[in-house]
Amino acid sequence: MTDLTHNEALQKTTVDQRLTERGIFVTAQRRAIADVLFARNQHLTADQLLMLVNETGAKVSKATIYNTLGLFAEKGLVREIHISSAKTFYDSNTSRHHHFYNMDTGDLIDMKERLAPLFLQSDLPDGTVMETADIVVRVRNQKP
Amino acid sequence: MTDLTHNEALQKTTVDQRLTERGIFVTAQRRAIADVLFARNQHLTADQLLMLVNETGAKVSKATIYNTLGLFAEKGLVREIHISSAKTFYDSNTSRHHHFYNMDTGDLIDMKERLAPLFLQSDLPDGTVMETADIVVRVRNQKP
DNA sequence: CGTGGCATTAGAATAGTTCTAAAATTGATC
DNA sequence: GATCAATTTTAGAACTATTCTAATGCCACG
Ligand SMILES: [Mn+2]
Ligand SMILES: [Mn+2]
Ligand SMILES: [Zn+2]
Ligand SMILES: [Zn+2]
Repeated sequence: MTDLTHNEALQKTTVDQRLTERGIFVTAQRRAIADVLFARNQHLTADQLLMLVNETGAKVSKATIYNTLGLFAEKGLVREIHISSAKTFYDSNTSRHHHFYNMDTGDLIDMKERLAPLFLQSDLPDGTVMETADIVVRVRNQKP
Repeated sequence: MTDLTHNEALQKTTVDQRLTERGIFVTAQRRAIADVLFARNQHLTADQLLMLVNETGAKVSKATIYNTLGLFAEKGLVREIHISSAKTFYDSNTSRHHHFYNMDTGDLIDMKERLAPLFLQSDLPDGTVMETADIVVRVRNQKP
C-alpha cells in the first residue's frame, strides 16, 4: 500500500520533471496526458490517446489532446510519424530509431538497428516483404 | 513545324507505352495527366497537378486526378511521399532515392546519394540544419 | 479580492481525400 | 455503324483528421 502510493508519487514527480525540464508548465490535463503517453514506449494516434486518457477518469478535450501533442512535439518529448494523410502516430520514444509499417495490419514497429544502412529481407519482420523504404530528412533553414 | 509535330507524336507514344506497359488503358484524361506528370522528375501535390493539367487546355476533374494518381501509384508509375497529414507529394521519379524536406520553405528535394547510411551536416542542403531523419519501411504480409 | 496571462474547451471551420450515383466514353461484337 | 457491357469520368456530397474561434476557467501575484 505505502509502496504503491510511494511509487505513484515517484512517477508523478518523474513526469512533472520531464515536462518542467523542457519549460512546459504542468497542468492537470498535461499530467494526465503525459501519464498515459510516457507510461511506456508506444505509438499512438491522437484519437487513441484521447480515449486512453479519458478511460483513466481524467476529462480532457480533443482540442487539448492536439494542443498538448503539438506542444510536446515542439519541445521534443514526442515524435510525429506520418504514415499517410489520415494516419499520424505520436511516438513516446524519442531516441533515434526507425520504423516498419505494416500496410496490412496497420502496425508500426520499431526497428532494432539504430540506423539501418541497407534493408535486407532478413531485416524485415517475419512473414513480411518490403513494399517501400522511405527516408524523409526534415531540415530547417539555419538561423542567421 | 513538322519537327515539332513529329516530336509531339513521339512523346505521345512514349507516354502511352509507359501506361500500357503497366496494364493501364489509355484515355484522354490519363494521357493529359501523364503528359504533365512525366514531363520531368518532379514532386507535385494533387492540387498542383490539377492546376497544371487544366492549364494545358485539358479538362480533367479533381476526382479523376485522385483516381489516376491512385492508379499510377498502385502500378508503380509514381511514388507517394507523405510529409504531413495535409501534405502528400507525388514523385514522378520512381527510382530509388530519398528526400530532404525543408519545413521552412516546403521544398522537397532529392538526395544525391542513392542510399544515405548516415546524415552528416555536410550532406544537408546549404544553409539548413537537420530537424529529423525519418525512415519508414512499408512492408506487407507475405502472400501465402 | 482583482487583474493579467495562459490553458482548456465545445463546437465550428478547414482542407485533403474519398465516395456516390449518374453521364460519358470505350471497344468488342454483330 | 448500331448495340451493348464494362469502364471511366464527373460534380458535388460526404468524410475525417486537424486547426481555429472565442468564450470560459484557472492560477499567481500585486
Ligand atoms: Mn485517429
Ligand atoms: Mn494540395
Ligand atoms: Zn518508435
Ligand atoms: Zn524525389
